[in-house]
Amino acid sequence: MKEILPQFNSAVSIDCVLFGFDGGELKILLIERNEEPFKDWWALPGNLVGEDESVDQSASRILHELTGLSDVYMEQYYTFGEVDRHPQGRVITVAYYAMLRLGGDKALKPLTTYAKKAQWINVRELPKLGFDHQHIFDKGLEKIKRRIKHLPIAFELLPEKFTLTQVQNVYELILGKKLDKRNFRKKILSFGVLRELDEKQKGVSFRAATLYKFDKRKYAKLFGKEISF
Amino acid sequence: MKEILPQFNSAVSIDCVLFGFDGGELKILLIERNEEPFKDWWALPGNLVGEDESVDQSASRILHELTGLSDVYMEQYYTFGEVDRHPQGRVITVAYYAMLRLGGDKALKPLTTYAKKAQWINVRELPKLGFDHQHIFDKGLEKIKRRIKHLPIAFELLPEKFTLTQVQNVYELILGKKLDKRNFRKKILSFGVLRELDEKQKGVSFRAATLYKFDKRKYAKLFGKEISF
DNA sequence: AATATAGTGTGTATTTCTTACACTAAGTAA
DNA sequence: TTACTTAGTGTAAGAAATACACACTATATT
Repeated sequence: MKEILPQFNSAVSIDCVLFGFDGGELKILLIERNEEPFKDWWALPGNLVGEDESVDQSASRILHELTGLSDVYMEQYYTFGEVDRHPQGRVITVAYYAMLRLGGDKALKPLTTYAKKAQWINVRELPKLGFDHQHIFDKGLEKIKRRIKHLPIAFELLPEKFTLTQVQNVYELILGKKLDKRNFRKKILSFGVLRELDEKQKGVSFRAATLYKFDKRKYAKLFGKEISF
Repeated sequence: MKEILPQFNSAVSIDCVLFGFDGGELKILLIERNEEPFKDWWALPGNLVGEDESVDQSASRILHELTGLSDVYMEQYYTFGEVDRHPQGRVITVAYYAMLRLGGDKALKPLTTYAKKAQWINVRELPKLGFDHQHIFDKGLEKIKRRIKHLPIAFELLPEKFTLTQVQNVYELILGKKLDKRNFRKKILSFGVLRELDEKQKGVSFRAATLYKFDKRKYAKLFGKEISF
């Protein structure tokens, strides 16, 4: 069964666009490759799908290996299958995105053997990427722009407790445009998935904002009702 | 380069959910398999991706082989990669959907060697399908329900000239619910992508409806403006 | 010629959503 | 106490979505 038949001659990989937010800028995780092809180039983190794991499991494993994180909202968004996208053979890649909060709680520890380093890089200052990874990234950004309007993915970028201004920042960074504060607040609160806390922001040198939490329970109830952020 | 390395030990396939509309019912094309596994079962048409074709090209080729058609709006919607989805080895499948007008112009001639027959079957009366094809179909139907609201895919199901009632029928079949005639017309016309013809429906035993055409030129102009059907 | 049938085609009032817009309140730092 | 910085709030106008009912017309039947 596991002998290699002639038609079983291709490989499937996962590439991840890991978006991160550190409170200020929208970043993605890139690795600097240490192996051919594209040695010394920057690239999206990715790897081959193992024999005994589904593509979803593979994506989780890869995310875990690269960041130490588990239990992250991650979603497949497209499969890239051009013939010559990989110089060493036929590799079709399934792209996933994930959203991570950076810093704060636990520092991320990317542990890759095939990379010189892994680094969070501002999406507005991306270096030249190997393979077709620029294209994969572009499609990923496009996708989350659309999804952020319908799914609560933005909250994955934020710490557990956050201010409404922080939520707005995330939306503005992803959508790439300014939003009106009053309208934004009205709308985001109208979905009823945020819980206002009895707590204020600390350590700021101005009026402290009220903290909120994303309420998973309320969200689960609404789901199916097609809510639009 | 084309020797088989141990990591190149999987296969990638395409499965197509071909939606068809004959004026009355929403159907999909199924084949009755003539080979193991799942001999004598119904299944979605699909095939392995060739070495020298991209996954998109592969999808077009397969559609062509199965229906004789080319130049059909077809779109990738998800990749299914469970470990045991194919009993003969690791096969990851990329799913596409397409929308076809049935009958009328040219009859479809499915030419498959690995199938006993190909047949258009009402989506409300699907037989038991082999592999994970029921699941692939379910996801496909879900997808087009969402897409039909934003992209003009419904017109792919209709003949070149159609009445507004026919358009509404297609929407109702896909969405699975009744729509209000007045509101539907107002909305569909408001997008400005239909051109009213100087022609009426023929051969009906009641007041003949005005025929319309989908205006690709107008649609192309609007594209980018995020129109919502 | 009258009538039954079946689908076409239209208008308006109501509600809901979107957008635009500017000031006061609170906390901190000097 | 004052100056500074961000938090937080309401309303009006316009646009879009919804709900809803009746007259028109081509044909087939008698």
